Amino acid sequence: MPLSKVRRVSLAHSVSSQLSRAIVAGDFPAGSQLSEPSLAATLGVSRAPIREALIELELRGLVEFDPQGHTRVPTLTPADLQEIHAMRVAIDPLAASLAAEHATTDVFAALEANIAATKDAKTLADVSRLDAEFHDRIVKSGRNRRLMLCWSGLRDQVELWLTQMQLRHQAITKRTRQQTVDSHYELLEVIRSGDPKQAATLAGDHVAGWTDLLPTVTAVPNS
Amino acid sequence: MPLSKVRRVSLAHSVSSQLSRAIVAGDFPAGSQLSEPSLAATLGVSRAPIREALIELELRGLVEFDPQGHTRVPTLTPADLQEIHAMRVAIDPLAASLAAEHATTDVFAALEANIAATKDAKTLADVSRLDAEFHDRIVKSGRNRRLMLCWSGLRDQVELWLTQMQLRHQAITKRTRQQTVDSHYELLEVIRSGDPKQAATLAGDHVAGWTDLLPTVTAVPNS
DNA sequence: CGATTGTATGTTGTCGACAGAATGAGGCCC
DNA sequence: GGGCCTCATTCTGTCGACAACATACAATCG
Repeated sequence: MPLSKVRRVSLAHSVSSQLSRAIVAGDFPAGSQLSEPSLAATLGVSRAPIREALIELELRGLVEFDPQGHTRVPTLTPADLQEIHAMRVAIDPLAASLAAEHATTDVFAALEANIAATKDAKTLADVSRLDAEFHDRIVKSGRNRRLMLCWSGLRDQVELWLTQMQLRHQAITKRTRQQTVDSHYELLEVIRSGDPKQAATLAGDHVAGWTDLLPTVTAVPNS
Repeated sequence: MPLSKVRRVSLAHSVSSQLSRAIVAGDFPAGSQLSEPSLAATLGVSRAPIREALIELELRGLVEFDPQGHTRVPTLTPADLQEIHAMRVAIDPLAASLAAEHATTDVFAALEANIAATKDAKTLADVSRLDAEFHDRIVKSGRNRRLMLCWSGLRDQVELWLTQMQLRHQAITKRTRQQTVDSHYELLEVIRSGDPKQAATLAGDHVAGWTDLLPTVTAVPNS
């Protein structure tokens, strides 16, 4: 049996990933303070790794720092979502065009599997997770580290927003699900065709298409 | 005299800004290790603020972490510059369109002053600094914090790249300078006109126009 | 002489501790 | 009873110290 490389994972990284999952999952109510001593006690580490993780999370937009230095879970406003959406309209076309240039067959297979899974999605949480994974694959296949960094931050913030709006457990309408499946399939095919320009424009239309959906969602916070 | 707000600046923030300036200025050769003890001794602080600053700089792309955890100044390759350029092609149109929507008269004044100063630029360092300030104003006027964060990271990395290519002290040709002045003026006018779409397309053409310039520059590292 | 082992140094990751500031409770004076 | 002052608590920002790990070098053994 070939020995696999032993990689030591720093506590700061563990804390970072664990905290980001917890925040996105809604374990901390929006606006709540995350005090370093309590986090340290909960996670069983000292404050140093906690602080380093919090700095990383702040730059990813999952926490924010008070003027007094207190760490809080940001309460995402409609304005925030508009910012995120505008960024995605700018970035998704780039991701799609890069994918059209660089994607290999295994990427296509993964995307197809993702679309197939999306057809069985029941809740908004399901479809949102699958949608995130779908675009994750596309962005990663583009092999642009700056793009990946930017995208992952936006993705996490969208997930956080979904949680804060309490939309995760909402059942998804057949129409919305079919819409995502269709547009994802279109996107896959244009990426597979290998035409960057066409992929970019289609991706742009795809994201921009959500523009009229978002206000209606924000207008119905919890029903 | 109205008392200005006393702002407590954390050491970590001071270290961060000071280090980023030093790195961008080329005080550390590309690929050199930044050991925390020596930085701490040099700056007269303990390692804790150093570490926190380094984490921030890593996410901004000004340093990178070895597999062994050592902090090093990244050696930007042509591939890195292509990544950055691709991101700017995606992002600058958004910045311009947002500016066209939100910019106020004082922004226009600042941009005009910047263009005027650019006409007197002597070296590539001058024109690059003024260009960065120009786009800084535009991005800031768009009032999108995510965009601002993304842009500032790219900007710093471009500055670092200029330093590493030893292009800062190179005299600028009249033609290049005039080209920058012209395109900046065009951009200012279309933003002032308030048409987001037109501003976006012009900004996109503007950045994309540098595509054929970059290879020629990279082909002539130090002459 | 080459390979291997032991060692010595430098660096990172983590911890516990302390000072300063902010916040809130409780008592005191008017 | 209301406003103000004092005090206790809690948190952040920072520091110094220690262990684990990696690296380079010297010494040892075949």
